[in-house]
Amino acid sequence: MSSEKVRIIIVEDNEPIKDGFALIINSFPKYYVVNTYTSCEVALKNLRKDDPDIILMDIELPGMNGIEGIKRVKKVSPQIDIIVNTIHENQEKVFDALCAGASGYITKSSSHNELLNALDQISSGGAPLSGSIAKMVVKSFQKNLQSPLTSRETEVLELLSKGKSYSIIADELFITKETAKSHIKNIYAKLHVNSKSQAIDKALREKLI
Amino acid sequence: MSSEKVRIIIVEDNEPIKDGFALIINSFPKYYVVNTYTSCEVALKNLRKDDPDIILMDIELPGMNGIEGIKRVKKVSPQIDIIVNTIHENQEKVFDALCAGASGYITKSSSHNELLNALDQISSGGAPLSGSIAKMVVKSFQKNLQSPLTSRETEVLELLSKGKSYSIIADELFITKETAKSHIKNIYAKLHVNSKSQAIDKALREKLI
DNA sequence: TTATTCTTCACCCATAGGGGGTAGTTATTC
DNA sequence: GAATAACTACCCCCTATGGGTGAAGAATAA
Repeated sequence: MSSEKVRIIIVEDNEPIKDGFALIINSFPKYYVVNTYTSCEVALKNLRKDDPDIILMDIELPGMNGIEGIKRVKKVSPQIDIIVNTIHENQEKVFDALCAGASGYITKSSSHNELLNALDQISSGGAPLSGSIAKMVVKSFQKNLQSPLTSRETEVLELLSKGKSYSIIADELFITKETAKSHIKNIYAKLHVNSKSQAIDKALREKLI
Repeated sequence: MSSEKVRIIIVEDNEPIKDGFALIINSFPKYYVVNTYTSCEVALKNLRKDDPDIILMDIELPGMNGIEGIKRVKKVSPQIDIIVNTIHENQEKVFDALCAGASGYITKSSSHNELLNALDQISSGGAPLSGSIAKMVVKSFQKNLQSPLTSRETEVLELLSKGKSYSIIADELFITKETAKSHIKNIYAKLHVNSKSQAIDKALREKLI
């Protein structure tokens, strides 16, 4: 364990909040706020020089938004952990941020204690997520229980999604190729699509498989 | 806010652990352990009668395993929240459990405090996840940065995955159908597949798109 | 009992998709 | 200056896929 402090930068356009965070974090001996910025552009410019371990990032920013900022940071320095700190709780923003490479996502309603807790979690190899965000994330794994498809059709669709051909599917389900085709036609009709990949796309999006 | 206690059942084959949990939980006025079981089969049989709000479930069980147990419970009573409590930290088990319908996943190394914390989180609409599990889950959203594909190929593959045909892809990228085909051939070669859906399947699994 | 849904199978027809090549241009790297 | 990689484009050939239509036995609902 190095005695070096954990280097942090803050990107947040609301100055009082930004400076408040910095003060709080700096009051702990383990952490050191190297710099604070009000835009991604400037933060990115100084990234090498600042050499942070963790970035505390807002999403709604003037100029480049946080999502794009995350992508750029991860592209040049994938080892940096980015914690999103925002008021936005909508699903799209959350998933976009995580897909872009965020290591955690906490809401601004979080107490100062939670903020510090998030830093500790990152440092110990975890991934800080606020309650409602964690719920959203966990829910994204779960299947849609009210599928329009029959169980047989779902079975066929699952095989389709694994890249199996009509004949392979037929073999695996002990039916003829024509029957497999029938099921697939019915699936397409129910999902309003007309090709394998469209069906797979829709099935994954709507968590039917 | 109802003054009713939160009803909990525990499914755990290690009797001392099971009884230990029950004792701890019952020591809090907010919670009430209705029943404890050492197998899913018996727990399922008494599910209606016990009418729990939360199930604390082990994964490695004699007879029916926890994953299957989760599926059965969610099928008959989707409103019940299931917290997995296990020593297993391997990715597959974690994702299987979440896909099956678990609302949380904590490891047995968790302290009693964390166990109670998990119950509180569920009660307040969150999703309790141990640090390493949260990390795993968040990571599952992130793209693989070392893709064997070129940026153009990735672009093509993304359109493929959305169910677009060769001609549509060609149009959207302002290239000929034959060029699109060339890219796709190269993608197939690099991914060692030979059809759209196999490519999509592999791309999603390996987070190339 | 009748009606409906699910599952199974079949035949025709057209085309999108996939396997095999070849090759020019530009950019980058060595 | 040569070699490599990326992007572009074209050819031939053939099968897998998808649309249309019809139908029979089993199971389930009304």
